[in-house]
Amino acid sequence: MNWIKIDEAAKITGITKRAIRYYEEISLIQPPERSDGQVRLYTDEDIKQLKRVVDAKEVLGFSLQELQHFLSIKERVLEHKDQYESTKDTTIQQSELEEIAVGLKEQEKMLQHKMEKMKSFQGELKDLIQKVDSLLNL
Amino acid sequence: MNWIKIDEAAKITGITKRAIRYYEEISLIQPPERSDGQVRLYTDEDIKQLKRVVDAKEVLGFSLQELQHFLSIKERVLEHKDQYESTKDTTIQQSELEEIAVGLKEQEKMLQHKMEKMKSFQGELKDLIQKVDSLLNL
DNA sequence: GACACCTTTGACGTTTGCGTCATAGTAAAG
DNA sequence: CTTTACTATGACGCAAACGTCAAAGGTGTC
Repeated sequence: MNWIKIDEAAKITGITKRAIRYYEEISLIQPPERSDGQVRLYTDEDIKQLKRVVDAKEVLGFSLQELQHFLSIKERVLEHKDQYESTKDTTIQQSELEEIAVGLKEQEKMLQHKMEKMKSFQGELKDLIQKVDSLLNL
Repeated sequence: MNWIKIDEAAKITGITKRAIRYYEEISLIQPPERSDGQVRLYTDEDIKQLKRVVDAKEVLGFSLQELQHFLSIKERVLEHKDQYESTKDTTIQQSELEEIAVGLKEQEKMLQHKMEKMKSFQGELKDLIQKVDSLLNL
């Protein structure tokens, strides 16, 4: 395995060491392995997870709370699926699943809306760039 | 003209009165007209501007600071354009314009990047929705 | 094994983006 | 012209997301 320490993890993900520890503190990411001396050791998988959190935060504009919420939903859905496939014992309530479905669909709609607004804003940006460029080429 | 007071403005834009005053305080929006008794009176144009700020913040995930930056750039570009068209006297430095152009192009690239990440996240969301739906239709 | 350079935990500090009073003035209705 | 419902300004409060010490211990290397 390729273990790295927090400093390198920070450099790879582009966030600070403090932020990484903070994300662990609020259970946004799985606690990584530790050395005998309590030093955090990250695997490639840990780094991937971290990158996803960073993306979701910076790119999608999710708050850490929203992220936690989404991650827990995803986990529960996957858990439920496993449960069903292995034992046919549906322990998660139907009503709960329906609630989750509604929430997810809402999220997707919002995302669609965001992307459309982004496109129009991008158009505006391109316009402005055009103007500046034409001013430069006189 | 169709003047409205802050309460209606808040209802139309979907943000609070406090937020509107705050945006004015940090110069994110133009101060609206006032009545003799110092009461803020908003026009349709003011409302449009407010809506744009709200969009940029909530939809594009810009911080208010980033927004201020973008707005000031835009203003300066348009000012410069007017100047050029009216007097042919190019008072804004070439170098400054080039800097602005670079900044804008960077912004556009970042936006592009964001949109791509959003698409892939949307795919993930759709997957998850599929799974939940299939669990519901058993 | 001594040295320089990490890391950890804990705790307090800071910024952003408003919320929430309190106090005083304003607008419109009756 | 009084009442009732907004509004303005100022000031303090607050949660989120870290920043920034400080103190103590771990790690690699010469």
